[in-house]
Amino acid sequence: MLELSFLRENVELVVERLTIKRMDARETIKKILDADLNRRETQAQLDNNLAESNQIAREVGNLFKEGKQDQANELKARSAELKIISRELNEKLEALQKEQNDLLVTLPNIPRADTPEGYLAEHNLTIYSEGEMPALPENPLPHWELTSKYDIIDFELGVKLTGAGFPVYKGQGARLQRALINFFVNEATEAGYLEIQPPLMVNEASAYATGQLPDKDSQMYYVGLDGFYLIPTAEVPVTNIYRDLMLKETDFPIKNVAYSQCFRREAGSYGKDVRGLNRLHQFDKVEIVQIQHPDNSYAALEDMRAHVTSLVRKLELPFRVLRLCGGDMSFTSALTYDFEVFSAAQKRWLEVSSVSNFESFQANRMKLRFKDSNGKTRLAHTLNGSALALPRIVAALLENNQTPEGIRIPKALVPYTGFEWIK
RNA sequence: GGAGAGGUGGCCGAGUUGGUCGAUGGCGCACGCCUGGAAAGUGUGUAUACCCCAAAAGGGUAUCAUGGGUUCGAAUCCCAUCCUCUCCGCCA
Repeated sequence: MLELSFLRENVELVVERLTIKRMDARETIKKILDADLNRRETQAQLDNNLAESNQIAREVGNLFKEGKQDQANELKARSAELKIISRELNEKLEALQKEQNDLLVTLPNIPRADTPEGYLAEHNLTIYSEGEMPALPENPLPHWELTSKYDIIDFELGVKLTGAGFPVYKGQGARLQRALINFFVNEATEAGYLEIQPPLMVNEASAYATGQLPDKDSQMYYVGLDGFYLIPTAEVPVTNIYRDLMLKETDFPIKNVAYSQCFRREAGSYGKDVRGLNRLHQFDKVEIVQIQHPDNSYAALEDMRAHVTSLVRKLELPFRVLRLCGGDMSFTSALTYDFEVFSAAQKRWLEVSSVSNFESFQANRMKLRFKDSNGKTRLAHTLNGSALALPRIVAALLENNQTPEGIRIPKALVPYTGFEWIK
């Protein structure tokens, strides 16, 4: 969430920037600042009351020691009064804090000033593209037909075991999954990321800190008996490693990579977009996370973008990089690049990575701070990106590389798959 | 899952017949003295959040796992929750 102190001093800036995310925040901000003013006043009153109570308690103690029971009892009466007042003030304070906080968490992160305007996918700015459109054989098959033709991914079987969106990978399909995971994790490790294997379930505090709660709880699977959430991305547990930490400036940069299965309910999704591997409830993803000094976070973002670029390039997939427009950016992001690969048989661009700088938005919520060189406490910046999400990569690989002889595996992957062709 | 013990500041560790305890002490860390330099020794300092103050200085409040309760007053008493350890059971 946004920092209150920043909001106080930059109302116009915040209002203006949030219009890029198509939000009129003026009313909300006014309410927040009103509550804030009220809160501070209440806090001061409460503190004064408690100070007097503490003073009385000390005096009562001394009077008892001196054996002056009568005087002590007089003071007790005053103390009782103060207690009632303090209780009321405290209730008021908590209500104001809640009001303020509830409003504050509804404000999205402010996007960078140069964020493209717009709210539709076509308003996103294509800032880079690379690779040639593959020459497909006659009557190319979409991946959901290729998977059954070669018996490598079984969607029907997944329905039997669990439900739609939980495919079963078999034989060369399973091996391809494992190969991609190892390839991605190795590439990241070589780029200086520390490998992490996180829990696949997190508690409420973790889900809140990275912003899945309170507004996106319907997108997560919930294990009610224990109060856990299945992670929608490794970003959640990995970023939460740093929750409530006070870092030293010398701890930067922190670079982590994690492979995890991801679980998403995808409530409200249907139709063509969800066909085959395009949208699943359970899928594999390798995620990179960086915790950075604020001065370096945008350099880190470019670094991550370069890393993802090298991955798609090595997989020989035609891809493009989009700078997301305000309306298409996530709630928590200040700047997001999306990577899309072209899946030739579907003739569609598929999003395979989203690389974002959250600046201090997540850090504020999770109290991730550091001491700067002046000894001042400041919020760190958090960033993350997919590197990469598997299913759509697999979809594009299968469709683009199909030949009458089978499906060709890109060179970079062969050491990991152990085969050059899916047949 | 059953029985027992326990959760104190960056770490270790006092304090649990309630009373200036945000908390003795040690380690670590920072700065200074000592030294040619270092070690040892020695001195000072060393939590976080919020509020008051234009700011600094200074002051107030809260925090001894978390949340509630008793009391004029709680790290210390009571209740609930979470977590850790030991033993037993179960188990990849």
